[in-house]
Amino acid sequence: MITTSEFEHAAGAVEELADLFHLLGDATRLRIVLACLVQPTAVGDIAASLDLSSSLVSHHLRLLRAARIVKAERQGKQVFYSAADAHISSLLANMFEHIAEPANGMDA
Amino acid sequence: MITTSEFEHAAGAVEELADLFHLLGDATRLRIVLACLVQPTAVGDIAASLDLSSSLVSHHLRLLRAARIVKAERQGKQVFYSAADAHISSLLANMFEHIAEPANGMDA
DNA sequence: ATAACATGTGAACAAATCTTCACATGTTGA
DNA sequence: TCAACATGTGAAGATTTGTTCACATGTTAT
Repeated sequence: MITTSEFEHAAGAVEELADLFHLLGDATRLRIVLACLVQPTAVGDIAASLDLSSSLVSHHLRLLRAARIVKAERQGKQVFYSAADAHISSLLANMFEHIAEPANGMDA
Repeated sequence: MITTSEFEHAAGAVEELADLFHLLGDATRLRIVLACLVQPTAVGDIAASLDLSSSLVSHHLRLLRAARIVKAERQGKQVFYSAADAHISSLLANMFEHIAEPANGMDA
């Protein structure tokens, strides 16, 4: 149960929030984000570790970049991607913690 | 930046996690979830307050119910929906808190 | 400059998805 | 039982989206 004021704030940002969730709602793209969160990683390395084409990874990274979920840094021929800021990375880390919990059955 | 062990746990639950995000990634559906989180609310009341058809709300609630994000309780002719359990409601509340923060610019 | 490598991007297609419409199911009170 | 109300659901259509393929752009070293 959330408070009414929390609700009203969230209601104002629904579109923005839904966009964020929508981007994280694809398993392939979520894996890419996870890889970036562990450490800055180059496009080709992400592709190799997830067994995806570089083209596909690049397409997804473009969307993630546009949403400011990840940021890019060129280093020679390669481009390293990482979490765009502490906000997004703590939000995701938080989410993973919650998922990790075995949903212990205390009620509201 | 998340730890490697967190990453490995999350990697195992990617599909599940992506499904959750995917469901919350539609603005209309997210609004419905938000309405349910504030207090148990009947289908028709949700529809009225969000200016949607009852049919559409019902379709979305079916998906949310199947994913155990919300639960249904019949009370006479009406069916009231609310957060399925404390786990999901605290997860969402947590998420909203993070969104509420103005993304203050301290770096990782 | 040219070759080799890494990343970015547009077109195209199949698959998934949101919404509407019409109707079914279930519940209450007369 | 019948009418009135609330919710559930299947089919269908328009739109979005994930992926692949072919190729463009950018970078480094020779």
